[in-house]
Amino acid sequence: MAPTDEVTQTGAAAVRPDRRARRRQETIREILDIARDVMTAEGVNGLSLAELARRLGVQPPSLYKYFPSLMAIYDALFLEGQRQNLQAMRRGLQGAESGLDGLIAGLEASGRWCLANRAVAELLFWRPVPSFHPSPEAFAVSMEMVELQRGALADAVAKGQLGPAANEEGAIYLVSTIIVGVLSQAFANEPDLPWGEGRFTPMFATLMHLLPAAFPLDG
Amino acid sequence: MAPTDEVTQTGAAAVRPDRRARRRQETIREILDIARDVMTAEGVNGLSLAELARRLGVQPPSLYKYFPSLMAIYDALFLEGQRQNLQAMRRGLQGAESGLDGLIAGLEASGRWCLANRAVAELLFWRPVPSFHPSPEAFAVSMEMVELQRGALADAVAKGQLGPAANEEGAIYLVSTIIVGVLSQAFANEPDLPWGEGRFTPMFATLMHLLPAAFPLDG
DNA sequence: GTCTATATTATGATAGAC
DNA sequence: GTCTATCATAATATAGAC
Repeated sequence: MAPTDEVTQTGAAAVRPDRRARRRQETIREILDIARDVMTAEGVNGLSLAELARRLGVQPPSLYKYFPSLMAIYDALFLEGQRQNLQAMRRGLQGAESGLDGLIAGLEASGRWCLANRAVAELLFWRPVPSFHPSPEAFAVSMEMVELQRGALADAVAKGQLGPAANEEGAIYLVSTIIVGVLSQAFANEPDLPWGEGRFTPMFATLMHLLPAAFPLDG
Repeated sequence: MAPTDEVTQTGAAAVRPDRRARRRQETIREILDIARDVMTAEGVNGLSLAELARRLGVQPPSLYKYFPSLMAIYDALFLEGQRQNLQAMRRGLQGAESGLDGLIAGLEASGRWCLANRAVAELLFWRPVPSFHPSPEAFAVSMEMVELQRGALADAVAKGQLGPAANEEGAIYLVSTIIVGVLSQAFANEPDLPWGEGRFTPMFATLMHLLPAAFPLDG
């Protein structure tokens, strides 16, 4: 019996080596989803292993089989969030003409993602957990985000929509300040409204359409 | 002896009714200052009675003689911060011409105050403590802030600097989105730089000088 | 991979002596 | 108005049985 069981188990592991791994990935997915819920409800700082375990229906120590610490969960959420946000921006860019319209569409898609993933977006751009520092890998993703914006601005200059000053570094800071302002106000004052409704998200288009005045063609 | 002591105490209280009260006010002042330090160092959420008592050099229960709860301390910081910020805005307005320049000067003074009082500013405009809800009195102060901005915008319209659309409600949302965006970026990315340095606070003037394009005279 | 038990530390708050 | 003692609760994390 004992040998048979052993063989059965080993055999199963050999035949379906991914079965356990898949279960594991599902659990990790569930943990991250619940973490997002907790952060949305109790604030980004309000995430705790205890509450996570409670909602998952396990005891807190079990979580250590999936993540080595609470900070590691923040880390996973940060990296995943950054990638999702980058992809949202990319898709927004692709679904529009190049140039200024593309930039606006890309950033709006990113903004929609942020609004739909408030807690993670706060983690990404507002640094609400002082003891959490994103891993170096996360830096590479944010560089890509910057490159997308730089490219869209360059397109707009090439198309004659913006003046050459939009190719300088400050233009990216200007654009990021606009989107962060809109999102900050939406988060703080009307966090449950979707993009396009309320007093603040419509300001995004208004502000972006001022860019030609900020970077005049003869400048 | 006992009667004498009683009389002495009562007498002292009658002759200098303010002496104890003044000591008390000094301690309250000290508590609020330390609370700001803690919040700046550990995040707005990181404020705790234990750390507060540690730094003040007393035991935690002693704090209850001055504030009935931790939330009451947040409340006091919120109200005081709002008043200080309002006064900064008022002084900035008074030190400049009326109209657009006044609005810019007022908001810049408010921005300087926010940067110099980062933790309290976060408490005011970013709501980082989900279980804290500002008292109704605080609402009146923020209404005054809005009125100052509305007045400055109306001046700018009267002076022919901005078109009539700047008298509408959306103009105030636009202006507040600009300042919040600049401050969000400064807080998250370069919290220790003073106003005017770094990549983001200079964006404030840039964005504000786009207002005439947002509210054209013929609009 | 789950659990119980535990260590350690911290929290906000109250009772009551002095 | 200060303290000690205490309550009730919560947190992260580890050891080790199963």
